[in-house]
Amino acid sequence: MTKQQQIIRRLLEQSETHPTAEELYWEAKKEMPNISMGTVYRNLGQMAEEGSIVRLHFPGQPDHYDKTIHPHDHAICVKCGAISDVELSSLKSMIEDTLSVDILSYELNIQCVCNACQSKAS
Amino acid sequence: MTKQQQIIRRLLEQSETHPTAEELYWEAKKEMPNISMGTVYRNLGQMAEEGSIVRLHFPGQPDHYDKTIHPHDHAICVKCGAISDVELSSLKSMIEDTLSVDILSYELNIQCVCNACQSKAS
DNA sequence: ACAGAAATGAGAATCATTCCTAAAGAGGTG
DNA sequence: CACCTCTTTAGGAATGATTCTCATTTCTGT
Repeated sequence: MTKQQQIIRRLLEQSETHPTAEELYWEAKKEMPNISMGTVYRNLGQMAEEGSIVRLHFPGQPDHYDKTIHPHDHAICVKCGAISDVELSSLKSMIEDTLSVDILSYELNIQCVCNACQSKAS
Repeated sequence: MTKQQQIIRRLLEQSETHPTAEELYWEAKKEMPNISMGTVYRNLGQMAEEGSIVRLHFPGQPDHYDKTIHPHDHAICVKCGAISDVELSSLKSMIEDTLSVDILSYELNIQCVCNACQSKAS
């Protein structure tokens, strides 16, 4: 495991949000000024592939990465862009009960107005 | 409504799959050889925005378009790429019951091995 | 210390999608 | 029909996230 990998992994682990590759890149750059975007993308890609992190896809914006690999879903606020974790515990079994196919994975993304923005807007 | 719009709309309506913009473009080109990609994208984008069609997002591939606007979800086969409609009728209310926020929309995409590919693989 | 394997940095390449602009088209009015 | 205005189009350039390439650097095992 290289120094770059350690930094990327630690930064994601420490993050309370669901950062993009670019956000992690700028953070990493503070510790290792000549780290490259390619390295950040490559490592995040590998970690996602091996399952030690999760890659999140939201329409019209760059992918985000999630340190939490325990199955859960996400809601994104259309006003502030904040992404929050959502627990829909029975969803997986509900899908499996409904469909008669092998489910490999699924991604549920909810567009909402978060509580903070909801209060402000009033 | 222009001729281009009519063609795009009709082709999507006739389609049994969930075509991409490019697939619709090549189909449209058979009827109107100098229609442009920009026109296809622009019209699909407008229709999706006004809600008369639905835009589907799958990781790592171009967006697909769905003529069916009735709320439903999608499963994509990781072997053949086929996209099928899935009815999970109680999902919306389940999400709304669980979260205490205004849900504007959501997208659930399931990765699976479809029945056809499952049979073949045995 | 040294050979071979793996990872990096820098930047080029890719590819879906959007944007730009001059030209063409549609609609309304007299 | 002729004129004007607003909208849409075709074609191509621009964008932006991501991946790829490859020469160089770093790691690993002996």
